Amino acid sequence: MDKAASSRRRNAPAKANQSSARMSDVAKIAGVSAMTVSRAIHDPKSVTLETMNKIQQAIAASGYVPNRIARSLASQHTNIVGLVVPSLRNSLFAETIQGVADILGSSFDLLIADSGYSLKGEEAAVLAFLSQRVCGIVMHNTKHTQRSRRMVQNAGIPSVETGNLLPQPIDMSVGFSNHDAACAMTEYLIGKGYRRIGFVSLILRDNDRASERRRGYLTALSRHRIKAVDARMLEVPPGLRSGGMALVQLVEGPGVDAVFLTGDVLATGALLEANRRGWAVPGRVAIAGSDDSELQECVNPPLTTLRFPRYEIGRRAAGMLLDRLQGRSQGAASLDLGYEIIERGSV
Amino acid sequence: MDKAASSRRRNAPAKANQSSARMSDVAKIAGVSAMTVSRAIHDPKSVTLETMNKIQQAIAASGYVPNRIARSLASQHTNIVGLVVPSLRNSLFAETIQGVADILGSSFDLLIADSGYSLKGEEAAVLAFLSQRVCGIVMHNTKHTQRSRRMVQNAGIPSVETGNLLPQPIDMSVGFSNHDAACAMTEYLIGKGYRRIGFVSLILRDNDRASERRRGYLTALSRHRIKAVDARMLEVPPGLRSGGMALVQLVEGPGVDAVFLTGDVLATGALLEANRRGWAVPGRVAIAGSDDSELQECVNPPLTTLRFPRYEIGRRAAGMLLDRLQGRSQGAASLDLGYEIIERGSV
DNA sequence: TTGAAAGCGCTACCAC
DNA sequence: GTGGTAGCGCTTTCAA
Repeated sequence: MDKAASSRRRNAPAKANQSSARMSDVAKIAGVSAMTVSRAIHDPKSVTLETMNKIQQAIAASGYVPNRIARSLASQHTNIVGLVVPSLRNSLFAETIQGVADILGSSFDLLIADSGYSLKGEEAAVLAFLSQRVCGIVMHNTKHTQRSRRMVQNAGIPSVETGNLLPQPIDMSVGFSNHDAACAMTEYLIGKGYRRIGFVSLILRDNDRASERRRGYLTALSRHRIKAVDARMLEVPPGLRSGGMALVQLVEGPGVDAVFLTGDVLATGALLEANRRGWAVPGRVAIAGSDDSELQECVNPPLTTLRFPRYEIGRRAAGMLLDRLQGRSQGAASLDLGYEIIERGSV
Repeated sequence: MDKAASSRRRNAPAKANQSSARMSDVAKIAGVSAMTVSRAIHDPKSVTLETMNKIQQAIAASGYVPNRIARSLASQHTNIVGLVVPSLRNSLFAETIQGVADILGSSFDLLIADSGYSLKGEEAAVLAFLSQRVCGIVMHNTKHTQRSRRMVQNAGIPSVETGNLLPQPIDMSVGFSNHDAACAMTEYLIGKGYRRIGFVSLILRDNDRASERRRGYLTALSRHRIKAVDARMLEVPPGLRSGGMALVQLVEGPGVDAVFLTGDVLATGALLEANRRGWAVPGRVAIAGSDDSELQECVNPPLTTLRFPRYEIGRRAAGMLLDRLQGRSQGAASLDLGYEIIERGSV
C-alpha cells in the first residue's frame, strides 16, 4: 500500500473507509505544491511537461480522485445541473431526460428528482437542488408554486422550463403549445367530417398540459360552431386499459364517431380495445392520439397522432443552459419547437 | 431589500447573481452564533423554542438556503446517491430508477448518469460520482471494467449492483438470474411440445443480461437433448420493428414453431407483426417474451412472458444502501428477487 | 511557470 | 443550551 494514502487523515474513523488521497498528498509525492497540481489538472498547458508527468505519476500512484465538493466550495460554482420531471417511469419524460443528459455529456453531472406530478413535490426538488447549489435547473413543467418561482429567480442561476409554452417563463423555456396542437388535431378530425368527437385526457388538476389540450379541443369545436358536450369529455387515469375503457364508455354511452385521446398511451389502449372487440377503426369509431412513438406505428391500423419533439426539447433545453453557463448567450429566451400531425390509418 | 443579504460578498461578481445569505448572516440577524443556527436546522430539539423562533424568522427574512456543499466538505459526507443505468429512455430501467428514487425520498439526492450501454461509459460515470463524493452507488449492470470495480471498492462507500445476479458482487447486489429465467421459459415452451424453438436477443457484446439469457436457452435445449441450431438464434437491435423482422426471418427462414424473444419490446413487435400478417399465434408460431408490462397484456393474444420485479429491485437496492448508510446493516449481501412466467395466450 | 496565504460556508470538538 | 476555534480540500489572488 502506498504510504501517501495511508499516512494521513488526522482523525481516521474506526471504519475501514479508505477515502482517497488529497491534492496535497499528490503534490508531496510529485515534489510540487498543491497549486501546481490543481493547475495541472484544470489547465494542463500552464505547466511544464516535466511537471505534468511527475504529477500524473503521483496521481496514478496515490489513486487520487479529485474532490469536487472542495472545488465547488472554493470556486463558488458547481458543475451539477438539476432536472425535475413529473415522473421517472414515464417514457415521454424519459425522452427529454435523455436529451438533456446527452447534451450535458461528461462536463456536467445531472441531479434528477421526480415531483410525483405535484407542485409541492417540485418545490421540494427545487429547494434540494438549490441547496446543492446546482449551476442550472431544468423543470419539465411550466406550472409552479409561487415559492418555486421565487426561489429559482432568486437563486441567480439559469433555468429552463420545458413542455407547455407559457407567456411568462421564469427565465428560458422550450416546448410547444398544447393548446394549439390539440386544437389542430381536433380541426383535423372535423375536416375529415367527424362531428361527434370525444375527448379523453388525464386528470386536469395540477396538469397544465392536459388542461391546455382540453382548451384546444374546445377552441376547435367553437371555431366550427360545434357544441361541446360534457358527456363526451373524459378525465381518466393513465394506462392502456384506461384508454380502452374510455373508448368503450364514449362509444357505448353518448355515442361518438371519433375520439381524440391525449396523453400517455391512452390512444393505443383504445385502439387495442377496439381490435379486441372487432370494432372497425375508423368506421365504428375513429381514433386519434398524441405522443407518437414506434408503438403507435406498429399497431393495426397505425394510429394517427400528434408528435412532439420530446428528445429534441431535452437537447435544446440543455443547450440553452450551457450557452448561458458558458457565456455564449444572455437573457431570457423562449423556443417553440412545435408539433406535427402524423396521419396514419386510424382516422 | 434586507441588508443582511446585501452587505456582504467580499468580491461581488459584476453579474447580478443574487446568491443567498450565509449561515452567519442568519446568525447575526437572530442574534446567535452560527453554530446555534446549524443546530437549529439539523437538530431542532437541541435548541430552546425561543432561539428556534428567532432563527426561523431570520431564515425567512434572509431567504437563506443552506449550502450543502459547505456542509458536505465540513462533515465529510454527502447525501447524494449515484445511479448508473445503461439508458435513461428505456422504460425497463425507468422502473428501477423510480424504485430507487421512491425509497431515497427527500433525505437523499439522486445523481443519475447513463452509460450508453458501454462499460467505458459506466466507468466515466463512476469516476464522476466519486468525484462528487456520493455516499453510495447503484449500478444497473453487473459487468464492469476492472477499473470501475477497483474505484468503487477503494472508495469505501456502499454499492449495489442490480440486474443479472453474479457470484462475486463488488459489495451488495439485487436482481435475478437471467440464465435461470431464460432456461425456465425455454423449458416451458418445450413442455408445451415445441421443439423448433427460435431465440432472439439484443446484441450480446457487453450485454451480460442478453448473454446470460442465451446461455439459459442453450441450457434448456441441452437438458432436453434438443440440438441448438445457429440459424435459430438471432441478435437484433432493440425496437418493435426489429422484433417483427426477427420473427419473420425465423418463421420464413429456418422454420420454427415457437420463438422466445428476450429484451425490450422485441416480443411485442413480433406479435404485432404476426397480427398484421394474419399469422395465428400460437398455431403458425408461438411467441414468448420477457419483461412483462401492461402492453404485453393488452395485445391480442396477450403475450406469455417472463416478469422481473424491476421496480422492486430499485426499492430494495436503495433500501440496502440506506440500511448501510444509516448503520442498520453491515457487510455484503445478495438478494435474489427471482422471476415469474406469466402464462397467457401466445404460446 | 510556480508557490504561499487566505479563504469558500459549514461542522466537529471542546469549553462554558 | 450555547459559542469559539480549527479545520474540511480545494481555488483565488498575489507575489516571486
